[in-house]
Amino acid sequence: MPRPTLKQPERGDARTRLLEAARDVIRSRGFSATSIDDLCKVAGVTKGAFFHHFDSKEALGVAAAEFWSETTSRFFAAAPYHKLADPLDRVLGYVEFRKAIIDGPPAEFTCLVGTMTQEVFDTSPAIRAACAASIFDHAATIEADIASAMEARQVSGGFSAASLAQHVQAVLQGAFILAKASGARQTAIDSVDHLKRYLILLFQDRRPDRKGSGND
Amino acid sequence: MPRPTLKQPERGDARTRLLEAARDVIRSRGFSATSIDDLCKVAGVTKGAFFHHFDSKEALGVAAAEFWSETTSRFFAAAPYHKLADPLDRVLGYVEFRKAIIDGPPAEFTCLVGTMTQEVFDTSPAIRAACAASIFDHAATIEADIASAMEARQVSGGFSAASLAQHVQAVLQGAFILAKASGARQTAIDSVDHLKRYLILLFQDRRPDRKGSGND
DNA sequence: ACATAAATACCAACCGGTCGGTATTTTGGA
DNA sequence: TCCAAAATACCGACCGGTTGGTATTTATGT
Repeated sequence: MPRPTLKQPERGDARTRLLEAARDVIRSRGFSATSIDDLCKVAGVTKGAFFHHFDSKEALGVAAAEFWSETTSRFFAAAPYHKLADPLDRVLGYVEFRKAIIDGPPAEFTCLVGTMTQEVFDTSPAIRAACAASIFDHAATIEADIASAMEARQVSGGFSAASLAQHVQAVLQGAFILAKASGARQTAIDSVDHLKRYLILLFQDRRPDRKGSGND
Repeated sequence: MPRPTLKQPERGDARTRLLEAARDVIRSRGFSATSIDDLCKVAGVTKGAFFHHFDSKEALGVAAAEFWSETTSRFFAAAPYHKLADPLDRVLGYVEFRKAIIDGPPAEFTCLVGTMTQEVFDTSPAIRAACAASIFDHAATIEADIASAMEARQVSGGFSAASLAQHVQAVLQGAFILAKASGARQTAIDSVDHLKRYLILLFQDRRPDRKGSGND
């Protein structure tokens, strides 16, 4: 059903191109500073096409968050750490994977929905909800492994698997902010290393036969 | 030298009122979505007054980050945790203090410079630098205590005191994002609890006489 | 032919920033 | 001590460009 644009017919339909443009431009400049004209220019599409696919800029924001959710969940589902037998190894594998994909400039490794949340949490309930769903649904994908690891090692220090899964996301989001501030992705990597060390200490505590100090 | 405004002469000079307005409005709506007219309206000041004190909106952003740095550093310098004798207790006291001030709606407990960083890191080098200085200078205020605690307990797991101090800030920034997304400040508090647990595990590891599991 | 998709032309509100001018305070010479 | 002049603080109308959004027309696949 989608028809290629006149100007750049080889790059897929207008809606997808606009969502990809939104993902890239908003991660660099933020949601408010990104104009619809900017997105149309980057996507190689006219304004008429934009408003054919999206009722408003806010609707584009919601769709961009959903698009982000879909593409990232496919991306993480295909990652290799899922093959590991031990639930704890899968959790640590997830963290290692997150660390490995911190590459290039901040606009390329940081989180679209984290950025949008900061801007619109108090002004756009729809976008806020879509971003929250993206973040917490993603956190939920490692919750089962955390719960299994906690059960296997009888770790129960007064916190839930869900809260630890969400803490992992919090560290990542915070690491992105510090990397944007410093301009150095190593700042983010260092923080993820601390997160990994925390997880190892948390579970190692109940499993003396595990070695490894938390450093690579 | 500053003169009270005609309209609201009781609330101090125009520059300070504009900086306070910037702090409050930007934390709620973000930097880009905040117009100069918005700030003038909230501050009870005219546009002429704004451009008398600030060359541009970007200059206001830089000044707001510096204002934030000054006011928060005074605020933390006056906090009670500095009186504790043990460096580790001061570090944990800092984290407890951060936890305690997570109160009210997100716009009131979250970080101005963290929010601005997300928006302008790639478009305004001046604001980015001012935000970075605010974040990393604040991190440096707990670095000495972390270093002392590490030395006293001979903790040296392949990380620096600076990186741990910065990790603490990363967790806080990330916790704020998740609180904005969920709308529940408990989300942030849970993450700070995990941070506290990490610190205790990290140092307890080398000091068996210390009890406490990381829960309150 | 008919619905969908995209292009073009356009608009009113708003944006950051400028400008000419006024009110108040500070300064310094006689 | 008094006065003028200069510096500071503030005011509000205005400007050109941009913004999100609309209306209308044209093209395309089935």
